[in-house]
Amino acid sequence: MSSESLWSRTRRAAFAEIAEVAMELFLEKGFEATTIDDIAAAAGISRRSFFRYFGTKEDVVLGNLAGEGARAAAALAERPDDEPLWTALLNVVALIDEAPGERERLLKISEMMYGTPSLRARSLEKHLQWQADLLPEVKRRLPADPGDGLADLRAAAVVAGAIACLDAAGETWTRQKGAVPLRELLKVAFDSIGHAVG
Amino acid sequence: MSSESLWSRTRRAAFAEIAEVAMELFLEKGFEATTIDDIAAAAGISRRSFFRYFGTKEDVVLGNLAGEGARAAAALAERPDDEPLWTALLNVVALIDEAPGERERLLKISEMMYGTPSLRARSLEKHLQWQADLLPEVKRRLPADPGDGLADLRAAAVVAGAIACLDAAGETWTRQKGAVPLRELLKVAFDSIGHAVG
DNA sequence: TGTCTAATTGACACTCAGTGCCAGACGGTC
DNA sequence: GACCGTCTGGCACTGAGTGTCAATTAGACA
Repeated sequence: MSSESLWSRTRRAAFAEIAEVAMELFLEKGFEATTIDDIAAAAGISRRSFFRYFGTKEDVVLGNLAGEGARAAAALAERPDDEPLWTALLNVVALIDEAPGERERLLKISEMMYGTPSLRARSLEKHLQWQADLLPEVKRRLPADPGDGLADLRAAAVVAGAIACLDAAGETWTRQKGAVPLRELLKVAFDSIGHAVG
Repeated sequence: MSSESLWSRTRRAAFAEIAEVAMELFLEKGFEATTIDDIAAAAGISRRSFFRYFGTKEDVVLGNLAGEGARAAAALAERPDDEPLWTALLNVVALIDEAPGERERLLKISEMMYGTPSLRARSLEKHLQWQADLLPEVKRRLPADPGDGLADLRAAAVVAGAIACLDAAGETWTRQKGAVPLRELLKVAFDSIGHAVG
């Protein structure tokens, strides 16, 4: 007796299999050149069923990024309260590390993402979600609201700045084909803003 | 004899007229509920002709933002060289001011933009373009490259941070229905990052 | 004025993403 | 076996965006 029902187990298995088949096609023929029909045929399901697993074609590639914001927020909450906010944020985003064996594959996916407008757009929308997820904890760590009702804006600006660094570092990492570890690039990006405003 | 050929003048006139008709429909029935056929019918042109003026439906709303990046870059280049970079960037984005008579309309457009996923996504893509446009001038103003080849990343992080502030301020301005002038919100956003990293 | 030429246009057909609907298949339960 | 909820495939549909082509239009030039 599993903690998970058989229904959801088979569903998750199908989910993973469709995603894998689709990613293979994407990496082989390119994202835009691969149609939903191609994926459905390769996965042995109907066109209609594909959309029962993934809302959009982009979700196949970016679906796993959906929960990252909440995870990052949890990680931030566990940083010591006396750690400077900017440092804490750097430490949190730096948790996103290159999975050792997956580097080559991750690089190809990243190149595809930065090179495909619709994918890039979706990833930017994910950033907005991360921003919303991180907002409460960042607001909590910010100096007390002076009473002008702009605490949300202050927190949003800081989070957005951090995510902007993540994005810039990620793009550089991809363009340089992973030559420099992402962690170092993140530090450089965070420090740049630190120096520019200082 | 005009400096502009008659061809392009009539074309620009048609362009403006289609945009105006379309915007009216958008504000009346909503962006997503308005189809290209609606616009074409209202403007007295064919569906096909619409796409000769605008590449996408989103371009009708965001098309005028296309050149903002280049304008901002020019404005930044004219700021004194000894002005701190972060201050200079604030002064540049603060040029985007609410056109006095257009406040009500701009507010509605902004609400539509923040409330429509496809429009929001496109606007974020414009941000990337602005970032690319501003990059060279920001790179020029940054301390000399220490030789690690990461000058682009440093500049990108700073620009992205500034644009993130613009975005956060814009969203707050919209959500508060323009209660606080955008300029003030921008200053708050820029200062927040300044304090967070300091 | 008339003719040549190039840009513009509308119409048609097409691809592709995404959605609504419905009837049937399948697995688990009693 | 009958019952029930879920998943599935098939079908039709909307709506965005593109390629093509013949017809039209307006400017240029003689």
